[in-house]
Amino acid sequence: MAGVSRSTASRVIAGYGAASATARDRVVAAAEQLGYAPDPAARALATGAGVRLVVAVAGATPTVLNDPYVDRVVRAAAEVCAHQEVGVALEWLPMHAPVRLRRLAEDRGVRGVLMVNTTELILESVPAALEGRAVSIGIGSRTVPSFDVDNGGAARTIVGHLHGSGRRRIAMISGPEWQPCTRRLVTAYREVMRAAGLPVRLVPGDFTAPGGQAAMLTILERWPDTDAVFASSDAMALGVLAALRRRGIDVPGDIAVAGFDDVPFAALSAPALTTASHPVEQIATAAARAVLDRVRVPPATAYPSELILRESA
Amino acid sequence: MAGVSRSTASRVIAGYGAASATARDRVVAAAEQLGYAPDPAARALATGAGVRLVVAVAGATPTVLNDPYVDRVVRAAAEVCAHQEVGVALEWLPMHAPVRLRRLAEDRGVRGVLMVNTTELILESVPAALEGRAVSIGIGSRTVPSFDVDNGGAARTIVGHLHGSGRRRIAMISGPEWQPCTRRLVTAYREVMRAAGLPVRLVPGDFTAPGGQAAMLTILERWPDTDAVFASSDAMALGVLAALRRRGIDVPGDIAVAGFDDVPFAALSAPALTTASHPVEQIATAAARAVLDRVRVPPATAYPSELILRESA
DNA sequence: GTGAAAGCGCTAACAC
DNA sequence: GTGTTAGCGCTTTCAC
Repeated sequence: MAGVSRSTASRVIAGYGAASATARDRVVAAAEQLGYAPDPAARALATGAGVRLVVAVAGATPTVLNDPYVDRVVRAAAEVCAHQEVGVALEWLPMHAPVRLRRLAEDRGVRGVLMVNTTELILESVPAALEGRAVSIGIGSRTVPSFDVDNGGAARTIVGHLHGSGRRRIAMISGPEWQPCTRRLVTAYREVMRAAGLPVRLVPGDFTAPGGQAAMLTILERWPDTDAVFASSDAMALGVLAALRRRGIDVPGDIAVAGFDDVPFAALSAPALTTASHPVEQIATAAARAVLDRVRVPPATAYPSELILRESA
Repeated sequence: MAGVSRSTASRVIAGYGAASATARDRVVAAAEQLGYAPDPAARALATGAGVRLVVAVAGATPTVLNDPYVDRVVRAAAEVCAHQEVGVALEWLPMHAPVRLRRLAEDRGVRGVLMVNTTELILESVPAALEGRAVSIGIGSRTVPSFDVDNGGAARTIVGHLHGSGRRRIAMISGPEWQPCTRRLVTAYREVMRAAGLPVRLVPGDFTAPGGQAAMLTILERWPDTDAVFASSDAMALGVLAALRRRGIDVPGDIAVAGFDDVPFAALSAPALTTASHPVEQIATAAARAVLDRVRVPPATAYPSELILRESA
């Protein structure tokens, strides 16, 4: 219709390769009029580019997919992908499964991989074929760029705030030990406590509200004089709030409580939760864009976390 | 490698068409050994099947995508799609945009469409080319099967419970009027109130917590003697709880509060929220499967909603 | 700068 | 039941 060959049309539509201004104009006009849009499958087949972005969530069991945090990542990725005629798939990545990663690398349908909550062990087994097509929300490696919130800084800010507002017996509820982000939060907490000459009171949690509730009970039993709790996720912090309410302990009067994530409900709890922001959507969007656009990205991008002061601390 | 032709291999791998037991075995064995997996793009190109399932969320503005409910739908769909080498894309569907739907219908990359929160108007403009490939989470039409929770029944149960526990001045906070699901809830509420000979106290809401808060203030002002509130979403109910707390009004002592959805945080509020379950994941999974498997589904599948009794009502 | 021709990996008629 | 053949719609060398 534009009176040019397929090749010329293809070059114009794809946006690179030589084409005279006149040819370009005619092709664009014809495409416009025809409502033409390239078939992503055909394009993927010809270029070998892949049509799916897979979000791979690491964890011990498939239940890790069942998390509002994952929902938000997938949603953000799906939104980015929609503009590029790419779809998102969600998969569980067992803690040590090089096979799984190899399969992803060899699957010609896979455009790229967005890893979530990954570990050093998993990162080591990322096949070379995935290089430049894999990014991580969390820690990264030489071959896998990282997009992450500045966990350590955020934890320092929170614990510092607790300390600064007069609390001295500050306990922390951590996440699962195997998670690198947990380790960073714990390290930051330890540093601040040591610098202030205060004792460390650490209890493991599992990022769930019931887990937070249980952890709070443990803290109360072990260190009854605790006057502040830093839970490393809002879900756990809300569990903590529930436990304290049940015990008739006043927050923040008797015990201050701080969370981490700033989930929507954090503003609605009673008392409203003091926490640190976690720009999940922003991070996921940037990560998804990085793999789709195949642009060079720095090995690590840290997103600032902001202290959200509300009533609980 | 299996010593058969491409076609035979293709038939075996695809799972239909004739093939002798021996040929089948040899192909399967060879595929196993080679770690062979069909290229979805090539397959999509050859069959014209499409590689993307698009989740199209109807609403006045693109901000409708910004909703935990949507997150859950996308997550569930992405999980189903992962097994079928299909990806999920997320798009906003303007209230009246036949063009948008036509584009989706013509896009050969689109395997099917999963509509969310759709309206009669939108359903009418679903192109014939999408028939059998489009399903709706919410209301349906002759051509688009519906997968939905039994809203009306749920509302009747909730308002019935309020009434049954002695409440007589029951107000309701609805959702946006254009939403069909809102209309069904309102109708059910009206029916129960009329049957009980009670006055209707209806205030519009927007499904957000701040909206619920504002609506509660309106109710308090207009009908100060209200003794129960049914909010048509948990987010609004949580806003209601916050407003009442601020006013020093006891829940459920002075006013009973019920929500709708049973979001994870509903169990964690103070007081814990009485609400109705909404099996979003189950619904989304079934809807996604229906379009991927291209099986005949009944025009409407209603999922039961269960009354979740907690402290607030 | 442009076009002809050769695939990308798979499926689907159709003849055997 | 099986193989041959012809594409699906696009990109991409490589001559011109």
